[in-house]
Amino acid sequence: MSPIKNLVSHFDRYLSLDDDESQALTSRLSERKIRRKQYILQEGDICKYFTYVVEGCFKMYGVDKSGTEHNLLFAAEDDWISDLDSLHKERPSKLFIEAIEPSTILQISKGDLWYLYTNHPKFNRIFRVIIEDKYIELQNRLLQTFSTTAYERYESFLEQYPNLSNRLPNTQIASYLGITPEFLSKIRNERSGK
Amino acid sequence: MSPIKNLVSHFDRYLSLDDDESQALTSRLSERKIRRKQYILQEGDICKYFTYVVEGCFKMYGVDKSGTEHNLLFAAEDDWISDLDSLHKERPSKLFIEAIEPSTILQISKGDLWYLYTNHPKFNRIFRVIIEDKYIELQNRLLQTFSTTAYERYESFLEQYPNLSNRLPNTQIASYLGITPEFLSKIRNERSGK
DNA sequence: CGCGACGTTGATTTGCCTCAACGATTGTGG
DNA sequence: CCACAATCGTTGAGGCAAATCAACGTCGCG
Repeated sequence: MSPIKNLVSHFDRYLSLDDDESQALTSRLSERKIRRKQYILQEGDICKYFTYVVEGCFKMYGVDKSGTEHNLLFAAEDDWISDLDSLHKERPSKLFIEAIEPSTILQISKGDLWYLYTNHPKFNRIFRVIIEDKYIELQNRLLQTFSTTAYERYESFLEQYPNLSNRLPNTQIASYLGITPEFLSKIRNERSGK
Repeated sequence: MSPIKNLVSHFDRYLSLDDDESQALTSRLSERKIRRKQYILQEGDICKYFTYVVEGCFKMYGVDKSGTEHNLLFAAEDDWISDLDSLHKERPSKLFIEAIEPSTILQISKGDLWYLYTNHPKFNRIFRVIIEDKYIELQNRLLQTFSTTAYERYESFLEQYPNLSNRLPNTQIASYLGITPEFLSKIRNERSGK
């Protein structure tokens, strides 16, 4: 099956596309294969694409002044990833997006996305809902960061993303939870004693 | 000037509304005056409105199991506030929204908002952009929380929201930064020595 | 006036970090 | 396909940022 089919059926779950819309979308997508450890965005670059992950897995992270990476999110199959800040405001990104696994993606450029928003209004509605869902997720995560211990956040991560937790190295999970790998190891040790 | 004018000109900054759209919107808004310390959403309730703040200031927060409040965000004049999670999925909210100052708001119900989304597609585009901006803000805040000290976050809050920092009590700012009021007081003391 | 929210300070504790060391696993270039 | 390097996971000693708890003075408000 063509990867593009994945995306059209992804959209159909929100709002079904007619032939015209479907055509407008697919003609503007470009497919790419990405190797492990390859970047699709680096700090300082201006983000040019909204990316849909067909297969594989990515992380988006920032690097602090002491050189430590902080994972903002992961995106695996059937998910979206982009630095919206850089994409919208056309300014240098503060983030990296890097493949954790060999991956296949579909990308749409900012210009083409704007074309869709203007000429096929339905895409506004679909992306509005997609972003709203991501906003909710992020807000819950921030609340959790403020109100629970690292131990609890780890348990909750395992529950919420079983399918990420068993394919990611613990160092990456630690970074996502906002703790060091060493401390996650201690949490895991404590947990296994139960 | 009628408060509704504020909102129409708020929208005009994104995308200008024609008479029909403007009429569809204004006929669905209800204006309310809210007293200080009054709630417009309480934990356990289902959030029914998207709220635009005309005048005044609100906080949205969650309460952890030890009873401590954690501020997720503030909304002052010309800003939006709602628990999207509860509003969309129609499930009991985990959050409170409370007025910090006597306020005037405009509210639109979920049903009316859906009506606008369906019958006046332009609103999808406007709200998509509004939510995208809020998503970006939240993501930057999460990254900051992971990568900087409380001292730095406080400085950055003062810079970014001068107009909130001089009208909010420090206890509320501390909660927003994810620290205790006592520790914020120590930061302020250290800062004034410079 | 009196009460509750606020801001501050100090003593003590704690959750998590830093640094260092080590074995196990993985991946990759020759 | 093997050998070596890099990444990964773990453990331990020591340190630090921020929390906790308690006390106290101030202020605004009903």
